[in-house]
Parts: sequence; C-alpha cells; structure tokens
Amino acid sequence: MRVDDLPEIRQLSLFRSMSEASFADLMKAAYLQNFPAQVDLLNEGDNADFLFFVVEGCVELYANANGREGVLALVRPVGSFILAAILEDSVYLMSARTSEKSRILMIPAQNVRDAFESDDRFARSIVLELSGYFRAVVKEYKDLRLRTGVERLANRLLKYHQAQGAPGFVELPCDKKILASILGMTPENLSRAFGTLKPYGVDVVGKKVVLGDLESLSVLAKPNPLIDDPAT
Amino acid sequence: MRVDDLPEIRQLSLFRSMSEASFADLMKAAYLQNFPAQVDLLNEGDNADFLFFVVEGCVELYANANGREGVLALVRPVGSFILAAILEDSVYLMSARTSEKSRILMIPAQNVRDAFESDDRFARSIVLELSGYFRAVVKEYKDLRLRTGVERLANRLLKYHQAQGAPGFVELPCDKKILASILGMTPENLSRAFGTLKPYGVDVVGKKVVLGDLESLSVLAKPNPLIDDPAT
DNA sequence: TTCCCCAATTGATAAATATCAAGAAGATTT
DNA sequence: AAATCTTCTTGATATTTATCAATTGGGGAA
Repeated sequence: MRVDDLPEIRQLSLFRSMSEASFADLMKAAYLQNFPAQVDLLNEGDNADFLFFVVEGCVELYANANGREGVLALVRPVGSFILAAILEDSVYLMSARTSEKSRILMIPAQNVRDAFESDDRFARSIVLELSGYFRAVVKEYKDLRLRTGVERLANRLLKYHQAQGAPGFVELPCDKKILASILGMTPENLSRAFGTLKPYGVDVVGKKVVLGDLESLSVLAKPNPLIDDPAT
Repeated sequence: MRVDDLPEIRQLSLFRSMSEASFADLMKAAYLQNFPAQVDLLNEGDNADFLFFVVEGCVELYANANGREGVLALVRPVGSFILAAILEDSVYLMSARTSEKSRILMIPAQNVRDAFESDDRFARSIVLELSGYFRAVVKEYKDLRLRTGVERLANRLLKYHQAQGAPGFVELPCDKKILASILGMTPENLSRAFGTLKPYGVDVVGKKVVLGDLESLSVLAKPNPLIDDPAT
C-alpha cells in the first residue's frame, strides 16, 4: 500500500520544516500498512531496516532479557519509534508489536539516512526529536529507580488525569496487564497497588479510575516535573 | 581560566568535523576549570546554562526523587554531559558532582545552540552523539528492569573485564559505594551480591576482583549485547 | 605514626516485589 | 444464550531488596 495523502505526518515536528522535495522522496519510498492486533513489527537485535510511525492504533515497545519481558512504552498516533537505531545504522534495542488493530507507516532506513545527509533542516529536526526521546527515557529511568510501585502508579494516575483535562477521574489507556508492565510490576501487584491507594481516594471501576482526593494522593505520589511532566 | 589548547576536545566525534571557525568560536567562549572532589557542578531543575566536558577526573550524574537518590552514570575523560538539556533550552534532568579532583570544560549554552544553527556538520555530529546517549539509557533501563541485582553485578563485572582487556581480573573504577548506586542497589546488598557470586569464581580483594570462572559466571549473568555492549 | 573518619562488611529484620494457585468477572465466539 | 477464553483479583508463600545496627578495616590528616 502506497502513501496517498497523510497531512498529519507532514505536520509532525520531525517533518514540518523539511523541504518539499525531500519529504516527497521519503513518502514515495514509504509503505502504509494495516495490521491486526498482536502482530510483531520488529524484534530487538534485528537490523534497523525501517523507521516506523503509528498512524492509527497502538504499538507496544518491549524487550526481553534474563528470562523476563517488559513493556517499555506505548506509542500512539502520531508517534515514531526506533529513530536512533536507524541513524546509527545498527540493530533495534526494543521489539515492537501492535497492541490493537493499527495503521503503520514505514520508511526505509536508507531513505531516512539520505534525507538526513541532504536536508539540513531535517537534520536539525532530528536533533530535537532525539533530545526529546532521550529526556523521556531518563525520566522513565528515574521513575523506576527512585520510586516504589505504588508511587509509580500514583504518579501515573495523576499524569493521565492532567492529560485528560483533570475531570476528577481517569480513563486507563490500556488493559491493566499492559499498564502493569509499563509501570514495571506484575498484574497481581498492580491490583494490590490499586488497593493500597484506596485510602487516598482512588476507586477503580473497570477502566475508569475515580480520583476522589487529589490532595492526599499527591502527598503520597510526590509528583515531580523532572519525571512526570512530558513537556519539561 | 581560558582554554589554551585542548586537542583531545577537538578530536571528539562531536567536534571533529566542525568547521575551524565554529570550533574557535566555541572555545573562545569556553571555560576550563579545576574542581576538587565532591563539588556540585549543577543541580537537576536548574536552567541549562553550560555544556560540560570532563577533561580529567570523574563526574557523577545523579538524581533525587521521593526521598531517594541514585547515581545514573559516571562520566570519565573525555565525555560530555547534559547535551540534550542544552539543545532543548530546558532544565537539567540530572545533577552532577565531581567524584574526584577534576578538570572541567564548560561551554555556554547559547554558543552551543548558535553553532548548532550555523554549522551543518556540527548539527549532524550532535545527532549521532544523541543517538548514542539515547541507546545507552535504554540499555541502562533494560538492565534495571529485567535483571536482579546479582545479575546486574555479574554483567557489570564481565563488561569491565572486557573493557580492561580480559586479564582474568577486574579493577573496579570507583568506590563500592558508588558502584552500588550505579547498579541500583544499596552498599549492603552489593557486599552480599559479591558473596553470592563467590561460588561462580568471583573473589574480591579491595578494588581488585578476580574472575576465576568466566564460564559459570556467564551462565548466571546471561550477558546480552543489546544491554551490555557499549558499541551495539 | 597515631588517630579518626568513612567505606565496607555482616547480621537481624522489615518492606517491596514476584510467583504460584484458585476463583471471579468480562469479553468473545459459536 | 451458552461455552470459552482471557483478564483481573485475592490469598498464600517465596524471593529480592532495603533498613537498622554493630563492627571491622583501610586511607588520609595532623
């Protein structure tokens, strides 16, 4: 399937300042494909052949080591993944699978590297994209390193709450099983962590979580913009 | 103190392909300073005013949250830190302190951003530098997420062993207290982890660690280039 | 050298997290 | 609607990790 017209891609900060010609070249080489849920898009260790964008749906980035597996991030429209591997012309450090029916844009790695070499504006956009990625991972690292599971959950709820317009409740963006893995815990412990947060006004009803006492939840969570604010 | 002559800086991949003029401008604005051990160079949350290079000595990058502190990395000559914060014109996500007497090169943030805008080669070098940083943090994250403390220690020992030319023993690059924090554990647990590794041929004599049975140590560690190989 | 401070170790205990097992609740298929 | 499958929850237990306390030991300062 070829790329007909994807204005939302052109509007990404990565491509917005790119020359018309370079962008056209990239899109000419690109593939737009629909995948069902639970399809592996790439495996860690594979050579980085494509740069990926989630146009619709949702993709899990995950990794395996020492007999364990963990989800590192969810990518939602319109987000890219594994840019760094492409630029280093190296292997993927993470695996990726669709977590629901998804529409994925794939740009061959060599075309991306060519555009990086030839288009100065694009090269600079990539710098800002990578800086953002880097800082996001540092935040994830600090979250995992310096907080307990209950604290991570509490902060995550507060973060979702902000992102959803602070209506007093939170709509979980995925199954609790996935959420648990993103938070670096088992599903069992996520259930228990929700239980621990009950005295802090947290009530779970399916995928909806009511935050009845933001004050005391924040006291427990100790939210920190240097970890929890995506914009910082 | 002004920068007289620092060929090792010019030779960094970040600067190697930069124009003579841009590099001269940067160095004219830069400061080269000597610090004793245990001096705070910057604090997380501060505005990113300088890009730093360790010319001699050693710097710890660390962070605080929820009443806990952790060392995220050691930077040794000639390494840079907090490039991403400079480019985003944002705040530092990590704090930095000298862990020994050190010579530090500091380049004002605005000069770095100016050079990034004006020098196309420099902009591309930054991309590769950031890609490397990003992948390094992802590896750290996977290490912490998917391995127990004993496994992290075992793999770290094997990594140092490789880096030091595989002489059958390892010279620890820092105090055990710092090493413990880098590995994401307490000093007490590091001691016990060394004890756990004794049956696998690991014998500690001060800062020297003899690896007497690489075979069985590797079986326990399950080293993985997608985490442990700095070059991947 | 002697003293002193701090790193390092060891033991006892507590907290956090994972694992195993079983049942309950939802969702999907037939 | 019934059957089936998976997620989610809860309990019991084990592992991992942290904390508190008490020494021990090594490196620098006077």
